[in-house]
Amino acid sequence: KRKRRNMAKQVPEDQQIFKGLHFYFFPNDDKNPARKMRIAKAIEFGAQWEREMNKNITHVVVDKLMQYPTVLKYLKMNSLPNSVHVVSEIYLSECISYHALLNVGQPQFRVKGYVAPEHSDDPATAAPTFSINSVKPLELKLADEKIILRQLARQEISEEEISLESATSVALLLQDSDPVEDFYRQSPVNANRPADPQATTTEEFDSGSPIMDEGSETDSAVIPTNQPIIKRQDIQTKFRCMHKHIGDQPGNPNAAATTILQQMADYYSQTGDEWPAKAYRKATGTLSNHPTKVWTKDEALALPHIGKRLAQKIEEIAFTNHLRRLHKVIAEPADALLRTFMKVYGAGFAKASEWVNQGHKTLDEVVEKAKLSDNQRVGIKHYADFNARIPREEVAQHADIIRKSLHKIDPAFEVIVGGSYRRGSTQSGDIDWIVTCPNTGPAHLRAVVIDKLVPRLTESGFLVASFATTSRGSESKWHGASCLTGSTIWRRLDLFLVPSNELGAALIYFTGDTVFNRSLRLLANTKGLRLNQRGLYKDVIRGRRHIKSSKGILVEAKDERRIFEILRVPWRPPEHRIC
DNA sequence: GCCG
DNA sequence: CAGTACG
DNA sequence: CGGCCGCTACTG
Repeated sequence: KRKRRNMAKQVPEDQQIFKGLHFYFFPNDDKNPARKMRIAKAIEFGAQWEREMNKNITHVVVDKLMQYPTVLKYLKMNSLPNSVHVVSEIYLSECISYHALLNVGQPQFRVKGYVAPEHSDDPATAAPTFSINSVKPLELKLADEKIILRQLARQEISEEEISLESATSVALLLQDSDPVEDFYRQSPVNANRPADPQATTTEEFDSGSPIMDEGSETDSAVIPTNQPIIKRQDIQTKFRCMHKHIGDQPGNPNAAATTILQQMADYYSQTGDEWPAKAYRKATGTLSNHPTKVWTKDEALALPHIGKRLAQKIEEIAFTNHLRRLHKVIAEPADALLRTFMKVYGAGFAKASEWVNQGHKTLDEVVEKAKLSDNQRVGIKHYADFNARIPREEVAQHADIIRKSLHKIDPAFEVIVGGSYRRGSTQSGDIDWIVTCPNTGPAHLRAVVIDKLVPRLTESGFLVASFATTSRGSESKWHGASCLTGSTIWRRLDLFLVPSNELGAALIYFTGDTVFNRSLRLLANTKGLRLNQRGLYKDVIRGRRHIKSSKGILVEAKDERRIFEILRVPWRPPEHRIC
């Protein structure tokens, strides 16, 4: 094995689609930034960059605007050997996008003025990997699938999961499938809404394609036969709740991008621009779940919730490991203060901005000079406490205290720890409870928990603050803080009182995570259903302002799994809902 | 920010 | 009502 | 362009 001269980083060997290939670029320097990036990419995917024309060269990669005669003229040659493939720069990015060597003969890779030799390639000099040139894109995609699966295997995903994923995706590939049609046909309550004929056309499918968005047929890198691949992105798969998510993995290949995009989200959040922030978080979620490293913007563009602008940023991060815009933006010190203030319980963007604008520089100063609500005062006093993480063991300790106290009042009552604890986190930001009891309505729940349990635990010194108590009507929750005896650290504690017939919907809500819940609710919407913490409803009439509106008809509330089934979302245990 |  | 909070 | 979760719930 020869040592590589260049120290540029490379992707894992099984992803090096250009391994064994020798590229000559035209122009053959890295003075142009775009070309520099292309060369870097090529090398990272295993290619050798030849500085001079020589007989090892397998490919001449020509800039888009250059014509073949120019190349020959520069090289002072009449023609290139038949064994050398002359391709447009588009070839590289497309190969990288598909994780495979594509057929060099495809028209979109052609260099102006170049006529490819008619299959007179000398097999002896052609790179061995070129046998793949003859396969159709569908098979290429399957090869790609294997790469992904190998990767999954390395990441120690259970074999069951692999075969599942493999089976599904292959099945989806092979059938000229009709997931969208299924989507409408199988929807239990959609009969009243005629299926949109457009939704079943290929146009609809193709809207997810990075290529079609770009317009012109001549310069776009459309591979006409790859449509079935793109179809794979049916509508429902775009919902995050449709996929297993176990959070950021240690070896996440897109760690750099997710970290940076998350910071961008934080930045927008601090600016008060919630929608861009949400968009960034969605994209971050997509990336953190993607099994392979995303290098190019085309590749990124194909992923859900990643558009042109984010794709560009992702490419920049992939090749430079940082984002210039972030550094530019994060350097502003005003944001640091705003961020500090916004982490006060009871203060949001508006209040935090107000404090900043009043010229307060520290939390102490805010306490002294600003007018505060009771909650905000406690929020500042226990700022450090409430922003600290809670070890899983401590969550369990708090659980015991509440459970014991509750059972003294009524042994039939049940306590379920929700939130990140139920999702299996080793530490939590707060402690979330569901209190329920068989055959018990909201009134009795409230009587027991709010009128008896909370006062008792407050008296015993376990509950130390109350931020929000359910007041009227059916809904019931209590937000406050607790503190273990012997400790001085206050913990945020939420109680959620749930009638037993709403337990399923409540479990979904209180287990989260946030992104998962919103995704699930959004999916429900597309099926004409509505999901909230109390149940799944159909025939909900969206009220126009103050006009009467129907709450809808309850479809399911009691059974968590049933709600998944009705929405046709594969069952996700809590630990797979970390989006 | 993305998506329809 | 706006603001803030919950997952 | 407008929607982006909840006819969420609670506070002041």
